[in-house]
Order: sequence, then C-alpha cells, then structure tokens
Amino acid sequence: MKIGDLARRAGLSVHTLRYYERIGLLPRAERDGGGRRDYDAAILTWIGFLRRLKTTGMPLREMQRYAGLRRQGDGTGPERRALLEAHRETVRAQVEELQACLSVLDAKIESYRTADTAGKGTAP
Amino acid sequence: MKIGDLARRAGLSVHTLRYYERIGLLPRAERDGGGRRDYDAAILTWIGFLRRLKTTGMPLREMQRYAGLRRQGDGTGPERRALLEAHRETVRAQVEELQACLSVLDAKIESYRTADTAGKGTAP
DNA sequence: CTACGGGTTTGAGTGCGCTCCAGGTCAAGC
DNA sequence: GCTTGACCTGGAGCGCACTCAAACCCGTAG
Repeated sequence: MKIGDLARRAGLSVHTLRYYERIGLLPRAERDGGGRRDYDAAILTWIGFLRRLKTTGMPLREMQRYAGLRRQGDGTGPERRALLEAHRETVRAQVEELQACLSVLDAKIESYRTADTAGKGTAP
Repeated sequence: MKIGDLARRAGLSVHTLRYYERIGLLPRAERDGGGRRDYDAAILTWIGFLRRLKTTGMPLREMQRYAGLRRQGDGTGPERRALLEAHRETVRAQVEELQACLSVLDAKIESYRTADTAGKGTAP
C-alpha cells in the first residue's frame, strides 16, 4: 500500500504519516524500488491504537515512549502496561470531569430555556 | 481583589488573566488610583464557567463569541443557548468516544496482564 | 530615602502538533 | 518523448493558547 492509500484509509494526511515516521511513532516503512514507502495493511491496527491514545489526550512524547518500548520487544511488556494503566486513570478522571461539565452545561441551557419562555433574562 | 490574588484563587496565572482580558474573554477590569486592576469576587463565577468550557475542549474563539454575546445583553439569550446546546452535543460525543477508548485500553492492559502471568508475550 | 514586591503596557517568544514548500525522482498513459 | 500525478527529503511556517521580557510605575516597610 502506498502512503496516499494509507492516508485515506487511516484518515490522516500523508504529511502526518511521514511526520509520525520521522518522530518514531511509526516504524520506518519499507521502500519499493523507487524509494517510496510501501505499507503492509497491518500498520492500520497500530495507527488505530495511536489514534485512541491521541484521542484520549496522550501527548506525542508519551506515545513516542510507548512506541519505543514496543520496538524494544517483549521484555518491555510490564513497562508498557504500567504506562497504559497510568494513562487509563487520567482518562477516567477526564471522563468524570467532562460529565461534571455536562451537568453544568445542562443547567445553564435550562436556565436559558426558562428565561426564554418567561419574560426576562436571568442567566449570566 | 488584585490580579495576583485572583490568579491564586482562580488557578490561572496573572499572564493568562491579562491575556483573557486582552482578547475579550474577561471584561475590562476596573482600575484603582494607580491604574491597577481591581476585581470583584463575582468574576470568579465567570472564570469558573470559562474553565468548564475550556475543559470540554471549546476553542478560545468560540468562548470569545459567547463572551461577546454576553456583553451584548439579554437579547442574545437564544443565540448563547444555541451555542451551548451545540457544544453540549460535541461534549457528549467526546465522552462516548473516550469511553470506547477506555474499553480498548482495558482490553490492551488485560492482554499485557495475561502475557505477564503466562510465559510469552502476545500483545503488539 | 531607598529597596522591594507588587502592578502596568506592548510586543516578542515558546511548545505542541501538525502542515506546507522547494526542488527533486519516478512510473504510467497519451 | 512528454506530461501528469504521486511520491521523496529537509527544513520552514502556522495556529493555538499561553508565557515571558523590557521598561516602567506605585505604595509601603525599614
């Protein structure tokens, strides 16, 4: 698979794919005769996982660390696991905070709703 | 209240407070004789709300829009409400996505756990 | 009186995560 | 043979949200 195809399938730009390779998030792709990257479809799984990490707010630095451990092989399992467990906790906290914010939003919207049906504005 | 006190109470830096005033997120604070900002404690409520918006991923641009509407007074209630309702939907989607990511993380961690108790590494 | 710990402004600098550009190579189609 | 389009590299540039620097002004304590 060429980088353009991968970009389409992964939902990232070719720029981003090359950038991720540069910084070590993606393994250096094999090249064809003309020096062009030629990807195995399996890379999509890894990219999908990276996306989960990014979605959950993990900075690239930490993804680099994880990717580095992964490159170093099986022995690093416990370390990778610890990294993910720590991250899981931050994501849990994040979800809780968002839910609290949602309640506040709901209340605020409700206050606009009642101010709307009644006559006068009340909410800040 | 002076800007330093407010910064401590609001959990923002004085730099950030001045920056927020510059870009219109905070109303221009009243000044004392020496030209220094002198805040009313009520501003904390507004800052708290801004923080909720920021926590939930609203870009400053949109907060500026909301703050602008607020400055324009009661007539803008419906518009502000619409803005918040739209934002609420994005936050809901965000929470759902995070929860999906959490399941993936859980699964991944579990796979490391079993690979840990068993002999050989399995997980990517 | 002077030193100090705040405060003021404008404008520049920072870190992150891309995003794009210049200048080039290569393979396929007309 | 020539054009087109996708790809290559190294490095510059961008948008966001701060963050800090320089040069200055106050008010109070010692």
